[in-house]
Amino acid sequence: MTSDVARATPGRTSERGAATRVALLQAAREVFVDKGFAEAGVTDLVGRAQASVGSLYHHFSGKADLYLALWEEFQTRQIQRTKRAVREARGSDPMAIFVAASRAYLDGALEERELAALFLRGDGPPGFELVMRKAMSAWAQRSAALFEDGFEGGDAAFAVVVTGALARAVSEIVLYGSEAESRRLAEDVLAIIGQIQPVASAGGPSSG
Amino acid sequence: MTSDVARATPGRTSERGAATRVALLQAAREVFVDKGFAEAGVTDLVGRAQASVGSLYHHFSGKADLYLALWEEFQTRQIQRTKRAVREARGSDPMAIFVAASRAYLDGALEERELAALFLRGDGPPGFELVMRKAMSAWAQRSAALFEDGFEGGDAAFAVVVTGALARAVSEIVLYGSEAESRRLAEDVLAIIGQIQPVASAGGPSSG
DNA sequence: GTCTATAGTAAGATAGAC
DNA sequence: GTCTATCTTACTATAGAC
Repeated sequence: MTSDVARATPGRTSERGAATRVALLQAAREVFVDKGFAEAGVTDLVGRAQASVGSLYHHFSGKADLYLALWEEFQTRQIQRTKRAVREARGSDPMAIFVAASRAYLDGALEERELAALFLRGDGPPGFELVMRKAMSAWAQRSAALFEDGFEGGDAAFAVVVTGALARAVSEIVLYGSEAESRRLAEDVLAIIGQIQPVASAGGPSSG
Repeated sequence: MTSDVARATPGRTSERGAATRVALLQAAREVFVDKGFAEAGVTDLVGRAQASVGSLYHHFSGKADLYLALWEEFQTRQIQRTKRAVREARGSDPMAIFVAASRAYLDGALEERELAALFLRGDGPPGFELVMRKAMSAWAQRSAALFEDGFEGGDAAFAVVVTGALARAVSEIVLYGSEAESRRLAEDVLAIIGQIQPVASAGGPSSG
């Protein structure tokens, strides 16, 4: 890719631009993980990336945008992981599939523990909580769909309970404790979740 | 209290000071609920309270302090509500007590829906997420204590699951849907939570 | 205790040269 | 695309009259 190294003229390729962009993202990952969003200054970010303020604003709309880009890349990886787990669990009963997907999500968060902790710690740009909340709702939607055969209409309360439990487990696992403790806690939580059953709802499915 | 109205001299009573403080808190409640923390300016706050910047800084250390005061008052009310529920459920089995306390918490959040939504929406002062997280941990601790007779040592995973489910239910109930929908969802969630059981843990109590 | 007015400060965002 | 220097905004804090 960069075999013709000697070439000093940027020419018409935007290779250098892409490199700057990547450097900014990598630097943002390190600086944000280290200092959090509010504490990290634009100058810290570009300093670490060996770039300039102008470059940052050329590639991103600002500090918040950089943070968001980091989040979106993480989300993409997590979705890939869970989709793969669902694919591999195909044929099992819905709850087993859900637990497999949850385990994949927990494992991914543990693999990228520091980054996940950044997002879960709470100090993101204004409105970021809402972004995360929507991502979680989307996940809940997809999960609930798994159970549609099991109990007609999909139980909203059931989705709230299992996704709430999972979300809290992710936080607990990423933010506190050693890796070994975290893995055990994850397995215990999954075992409990796997046994949760919807109950006859006060409201039930709309058609009765 | 203010029967001798004509008196224009503030004198040595700090009655007026207290009134200003209350006015600032009430104004903060309204403005923050309306615009969120980041959007609300100090000038908005004192404008609504018909007070001045100087007064705000006399009574509080700043905008964040005002927000924190609002949160602490809310927390106090919620704790009162749940303690009362626990008292009234005395003698029932642990899970019934926990469900009663959870219902009281949900009811309280619903009663003060807009304020609760402010805190759950996510745009608080820097570090506020951590404050809330700690409050939730404290709640989880106290809840877990309820079950200590049931299964020795208290199951960490069990606490994570039930408090996670409850926290998500509060968010869902406060942030979305009509009041009627919310109440039904709350009851459904409580019914599910009430049936959750700890399972034989991979790690179990420390002594084996 | 309360008020208006004003500085101080920090940090994100922009402009325009190269 | 990248850079440096500058602008703008918003909160914090203080001074001094009432």
